[in-house]
Amino acid sequence: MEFRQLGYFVAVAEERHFGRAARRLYVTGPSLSQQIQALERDLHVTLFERSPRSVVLTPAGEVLLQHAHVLLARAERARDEVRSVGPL
Amino acid sequence: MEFRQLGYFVAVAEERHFGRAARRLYVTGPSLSQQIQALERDLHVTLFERSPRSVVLTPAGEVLLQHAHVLLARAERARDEVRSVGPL
DNA sequence: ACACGTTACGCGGAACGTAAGAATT
DNA sequence: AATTCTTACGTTCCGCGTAACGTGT
Repeated sequence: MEFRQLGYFVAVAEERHFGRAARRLYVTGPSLSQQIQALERDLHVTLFERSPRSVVLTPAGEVLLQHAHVLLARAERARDEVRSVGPL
Repeated sequence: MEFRQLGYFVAVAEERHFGRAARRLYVTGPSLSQQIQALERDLHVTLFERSPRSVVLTPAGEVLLQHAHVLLARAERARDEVRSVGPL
C-alpha cells in the first residue's frame, strides 16, 4: 500500500470510471489498472466491481476510501508542518 | 514521501544509529542512508544531525517523527479494517 | 459492434548490495 | 587508527506507456 496507489484509488472511486480517472491523474488506463490491482493484491481484497458499464466500490472499497482520505490529508499536513519548522 | 521511507526514518530515529537501524530493518547501511537522503530531499529538510559519534533528530525531524508514528499506525489500522470486511 | 478494462511486453528510473572513500574522535 | 556514515557503481525490480486482447451490452 503506497501513497500513490491511494491517490489512484480515490480518483477511480470518485469517478467510478477508470478512463476518466486515468485522464485526471495524467496516467494511462493500463498503468492505473495495474496499480489498483497491485493494491488489491497487497490488501488481499477486491476494491471495485468492474464491468464495461459500471465501476462500483465493494464494501471493502468503501472502508478503504474513508481511510485513504484521512491518510492522504494527514500526509499532506505532515509535509506542511515539517517544512514550516525550517528549511534546514 | 513513502511509507517505506517513514518506516526507515522511525527506525533511525529510535536507534539514533544508522548501522543498528539498518540491521533491524534487514537492509544495508548505504541503502538506508540513501533512502533517508531521498526523504530529506523530498521534504526539503534535514532530518538528522549526523556524525560518526552521534545521530540526533533536528527540530524538523522531531515533528516528522510524530506524524510518522500516526501515519504508520493509521495505515496499519486501515489494512486491518479493510481486510476484516471480507476477503473478497 | 462498441466502449471499457485488462494482459503482454519493452523501456527507464528507483532501490538495493558490494566495494571504496571521507570524516570525526 | 577505528568506527560510522556516505559516495560510486552495477544489478534487479517496479511503474509506466504502446499495442494487442478479452468481455459485457
